[in-house]
Amino acid sequence: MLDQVVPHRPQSLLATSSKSALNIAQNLDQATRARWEAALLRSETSFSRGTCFAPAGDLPSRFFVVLEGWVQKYRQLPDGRRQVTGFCLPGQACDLNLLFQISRRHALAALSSVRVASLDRAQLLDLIDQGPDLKEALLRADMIAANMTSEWLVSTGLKSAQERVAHLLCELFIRQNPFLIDPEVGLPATQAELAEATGLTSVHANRVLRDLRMRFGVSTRNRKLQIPDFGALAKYAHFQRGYLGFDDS
Amino acid sequence: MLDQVVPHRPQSLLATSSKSALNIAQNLDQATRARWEAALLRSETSFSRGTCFAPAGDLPSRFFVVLEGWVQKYRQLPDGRRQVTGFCLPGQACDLNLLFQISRRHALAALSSVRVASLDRAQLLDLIDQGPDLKEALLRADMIAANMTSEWLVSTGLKSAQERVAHLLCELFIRQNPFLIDPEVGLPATQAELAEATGLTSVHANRVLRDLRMRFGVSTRNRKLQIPDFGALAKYAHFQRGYLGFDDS
DNA sequence: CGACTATTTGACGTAAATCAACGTAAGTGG
DNA sequence: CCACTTACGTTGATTTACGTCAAATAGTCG
Repeated sequence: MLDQVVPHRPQSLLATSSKSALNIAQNLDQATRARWEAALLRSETSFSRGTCFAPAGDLPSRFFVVLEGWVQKYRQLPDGRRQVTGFCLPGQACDLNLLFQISRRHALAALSSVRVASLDRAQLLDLIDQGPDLKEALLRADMIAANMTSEWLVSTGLKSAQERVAHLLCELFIRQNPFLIDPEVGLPATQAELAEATGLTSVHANRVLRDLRMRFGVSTRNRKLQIPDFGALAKYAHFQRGYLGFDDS
Repeated sequence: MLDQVVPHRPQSLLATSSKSALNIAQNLDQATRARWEAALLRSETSFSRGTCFAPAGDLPSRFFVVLEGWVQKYRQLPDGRRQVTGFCLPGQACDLNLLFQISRRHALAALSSVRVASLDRAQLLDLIDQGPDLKEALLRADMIAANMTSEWLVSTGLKSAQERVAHLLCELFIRQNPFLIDPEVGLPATQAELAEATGLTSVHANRVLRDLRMRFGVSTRNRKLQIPDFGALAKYAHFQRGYLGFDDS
């Protein structure tokens, strides 16, 4: 009954379906998954677009899991400059800092209307104590998330603006559509937010998107993302899905 | 007897000494630490500066710990562009990908002459099975390393070249000298390597270093780094040590 | 409808890349 | 010891990518 919070095709329907290590529930056995989902549903909250529901800086007090909508992790400097360091999609835990009691330097904000579940440390530890599987799944997911950050660093550090934006679009496309079945996927982020995620200004991001539209037919209208020739764009952006934690390749 | 491989002042000598979560051995009790260090010494290897001893791409076959010297994690695109994604200093594990059997997208290379220890998966699992402490220490250290990557992403994404290089120098300074006791620390990386770590060309990194030398008295001569007024540089670079995993602040 | 918020375009300035030398220290072999 | 090599650092001239400032257009939601 929690399946709706993870709006992917149910695994059973697709012979070729693969699970992603990012999605916690997909990596649990029946019993553990039931406990996990029950705990999440008990602590559900909603936030409207733009709301920052977890500030940066101090030791985090809650652990968040996205149920519906997108969350962005970002860092803001005193002078106002912002850098988005990751997007969290449904099924994903935002970070594991609470578990290790490590201070969280990024803030969490709702990128669209979101439903999130949040646990305090005692609840999280209690769940984890009921068997090793959940902890393993959380750790794996967090390692994948770290891989993604590293991938963004590589993108931002050595690729052109075009390649960077293309890479981000490829990532967001594949995360929602690992088998390229859907012609389009959701894209709640605005151009300004895509810019903050790629280290560009919104003006330049706009021009880059126009460029990618002309060269690859990429469309980002109406909160939807279309990539007609995914292979071409992926090649151009040096995108390889290996880091996203799917159980295939 | 392994103390020499981690060339810091012994903890006992300094009332104010703090341990870093990055340094695995510092976070183990006596018995676990002894097993850990014994296992490392059994598998010691040396590499000369520039040697790439772990390629990127496939599932890693070995787990590496730095005993002496510096290691760089980097990614290289087919066209030759390189991005350094992290420096590993003595006492640090390079990555935990082998434990989770996640493919490693970065390569490991010796930045100076290095001694590293390497374990295969069986050896690593065997060590971990002897008690929960080691695994906990490894995971913590890996989370801190992930924080550092995220910090680099923020630096690279939204800071000026000057701030970025300054931030990196602050980080490297503090990691070797958490209490600002030593006037200078080691800096085996060349300007070209600092450039690759900050997303600049070596030419521009050179100019930026000259600029920082004039403005803050920073010196990077002879593989040594001096930062006379650390506070000023840290403020300029928006550097805050909180993400480095020291048990204080 | 009006008040937003998001996207798009233009003109211009600046930071950083690129290309091309040249300097300098450290090592190597005769 | 000197000639030679190699790696690293430094500088200048030029080009390009990207940021900044400003304004117009297009959606979106009450």
